[in-house]
Amino acid sequence: MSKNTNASFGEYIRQLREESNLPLRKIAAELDIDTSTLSKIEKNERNASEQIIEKLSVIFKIDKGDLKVRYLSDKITYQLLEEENGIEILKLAEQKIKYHKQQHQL
Amino acid sequence: MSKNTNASFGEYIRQLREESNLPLRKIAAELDIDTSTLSKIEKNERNASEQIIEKLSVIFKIDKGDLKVRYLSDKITYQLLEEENGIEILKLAEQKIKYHKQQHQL
DNA sequence: TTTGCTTTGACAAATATTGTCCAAAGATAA
DNA sequence: TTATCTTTGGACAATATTTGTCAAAGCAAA
Repeated sequence: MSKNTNASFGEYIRQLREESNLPLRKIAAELDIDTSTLSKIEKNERNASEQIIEKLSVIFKIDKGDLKVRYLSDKITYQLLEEENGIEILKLAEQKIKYHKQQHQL
Repeated sequence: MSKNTNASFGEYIRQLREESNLPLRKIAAELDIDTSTLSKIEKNERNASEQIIEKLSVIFKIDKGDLKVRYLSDKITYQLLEEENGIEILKLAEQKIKYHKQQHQL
């Protein structure tokens, strides 16, 4: 993931789009959504569906997994931004996920 | 396995309740919710509101912050359990939160 | 059996999200 | 300046999700 990882998902998409010199209108058409919806996605005011993320990865020729990582980490970040113990929460979540994965392997 | 951090939020509450030998009915009354709602909370089928968490921490004399950490880490865990890159997502979220906090301090 | 505890499903009411349109605001070029 | 293209924000109904509640059913002990 070479670009600024601290950029939000929306900022990142906007960056990609502007580097391609394409208006919202064009990308929105490819995504088959309203221009205003894409505008809101770029401003992190709307969710991006799995399908949208998939299409964006094709349009901008980037790895879909990476894009999803960006998107979901963003969502979690926003969920925890107001929390006292955000980091602690993430650490524990990590522990739990590892535990679940391990259990699943047996 | 009494303070097992891998126990889910619901399992943990149930454990506390059973250690106190109190029926759902009693705790639910204190929480001012339906018995069936509490049952579902203990089975992780319903969300626990901020208010419920607060009251639970009082009833069971445990730290509210800790309880919230358990609850929220659980929610995040469930969100990511089906994801390929759960751990990566959490790492990036952590980075972002730290970044935001730092920015906030300036 | 009765009694008390717990679980489940159903349901409407309340909330939140989605998809869409349109008008206004901004930006750019002539 | 005007004309044109792009972007934004508000409004709205349609959907989806969550909440609060109830009643019935399951379960175990006496």
